[in-house]
Amino acid sequence: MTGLRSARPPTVQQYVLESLRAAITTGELAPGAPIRQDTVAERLGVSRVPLREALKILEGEGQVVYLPRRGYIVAELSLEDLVEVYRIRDLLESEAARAAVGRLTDADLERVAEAQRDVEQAATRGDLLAMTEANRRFHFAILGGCGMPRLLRIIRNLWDSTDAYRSVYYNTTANRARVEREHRAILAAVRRRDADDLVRLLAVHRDHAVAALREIIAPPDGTARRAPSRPE
Amino acid sequence: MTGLRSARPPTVQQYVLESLRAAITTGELAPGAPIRQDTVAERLGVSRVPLREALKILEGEGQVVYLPRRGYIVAELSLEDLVEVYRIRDLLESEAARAAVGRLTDADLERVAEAQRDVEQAATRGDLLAMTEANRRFHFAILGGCGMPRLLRIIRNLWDSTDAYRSVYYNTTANRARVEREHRAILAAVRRRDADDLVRLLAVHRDHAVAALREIIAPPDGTARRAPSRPE
DNA sequence: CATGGTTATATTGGATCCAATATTAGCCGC
DNA sequence: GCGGCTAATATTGGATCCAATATAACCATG
Repeated sequence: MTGLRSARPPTVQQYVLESLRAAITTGELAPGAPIRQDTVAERLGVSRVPLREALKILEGEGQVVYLPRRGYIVAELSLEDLVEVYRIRDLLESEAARAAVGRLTDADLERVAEAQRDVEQAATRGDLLAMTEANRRFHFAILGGCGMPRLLRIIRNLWDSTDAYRSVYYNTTANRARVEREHRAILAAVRRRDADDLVRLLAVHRDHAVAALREIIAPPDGTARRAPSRPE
Repeated sequence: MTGLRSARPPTVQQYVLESLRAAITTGELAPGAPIRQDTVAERLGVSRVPLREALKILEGEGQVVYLPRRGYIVAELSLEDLVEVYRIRDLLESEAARAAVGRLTDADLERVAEAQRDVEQAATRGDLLAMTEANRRFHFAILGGCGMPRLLRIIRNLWDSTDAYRSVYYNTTANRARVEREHRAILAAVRRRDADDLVRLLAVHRDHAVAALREIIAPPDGTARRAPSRPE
């Protein structure tokens, strides 16, 4: 019985917040686009107050930028910004991985393996959304064992801030295959409790992602110029 | 017209946000204390709407925690939390310092030196508030040269989150003297563009702070138990 | 034709009001 | 006296309304 799965949040602001996050990751709210409060509020069937509060959270997280009296726009990341985010992730995830590798329980390992299976299944189905979700679950199942909640929060934030740019990476079958390969190696390193190897594998994993983003956003030949532009 | 200074009154939410930050750093809003919206709004002479928006920003930054239908409380840091924050700062500030040391202009160096002088003057005056302000200016004058805005934002956040606990460190003359000594060494390393030494000095600087906090918050003999409790 | 100013419109910012829920106080039965 | 139930109160959550300001449209003028 599915029962009361994914019960709607207790407060409207949380519902709005989740909706906004989803809209940003799917590209419905494109980077750089202004957020018309009246429009969004009406679409979600709520007033502007909870919407504004949700926007403030995203502002505090850096997901949107606020221009007084002019409104909110989705934060736009240049290639330079993306590189910076990945560099910071490098520093923080290495620490988290080292701290986590010795603390993961068997149940944790099972969750990592399950997420990995889900990633592969979603990949074969070609379901990008499910793939990004499972991929996130995979990584945080590992890092989550570090026992450093603030560190995890920051890392989660960094992931969020690049969500709008992540799906483009999974668009090619070659990248998807590489992700699978690298995930298997990462899982093996976790099982062996080999911190050094784990950190190294995660680093190359990220490097591949940033290299792909570099090609897509600012390719040498200049075919495409900007971030994924999603028409309505 | 009287001077057209850029200090025109910003939006109310920004005024409220600054007030809240100040109240947290001074301890007027103590860690763990609930934030009564009606009371705070009335004291600031504003309605609850901009207050709630400001609180949402602080929530996104992790400065306050939000319990649906129950309100906001100032985030409380255990000793473990403080250690975690300083560990993360370790990782991020080392990176920022390395990136900054080669990019600082002469004007930047002058600002660092000026901040250092201000720290010493405030210390001799015994003005703790001015000392924490100048200390912050000193450190960010150095780190600010890194050219990584997101990294700086995160570091700033980490500083904010421990502001309520910082002033206790400056309470003893011994600690104040040590800060001066270490600042001079740090400034010298910056002037020499010696990244390795700078990173090392910053690390011991932080270590001393966390050691002092450890003594104050959880001393071996157990004279004091909790965070700085500031009566009205 | 360009440009500057003026009005009209759209959009955000903030305050007040009402509803929903949590907290407390009081009461009853055991 | 103690635990649990119920009513009264306090506090937060959300919607609507009005004010302040930015943006767009328009017209006059050089």
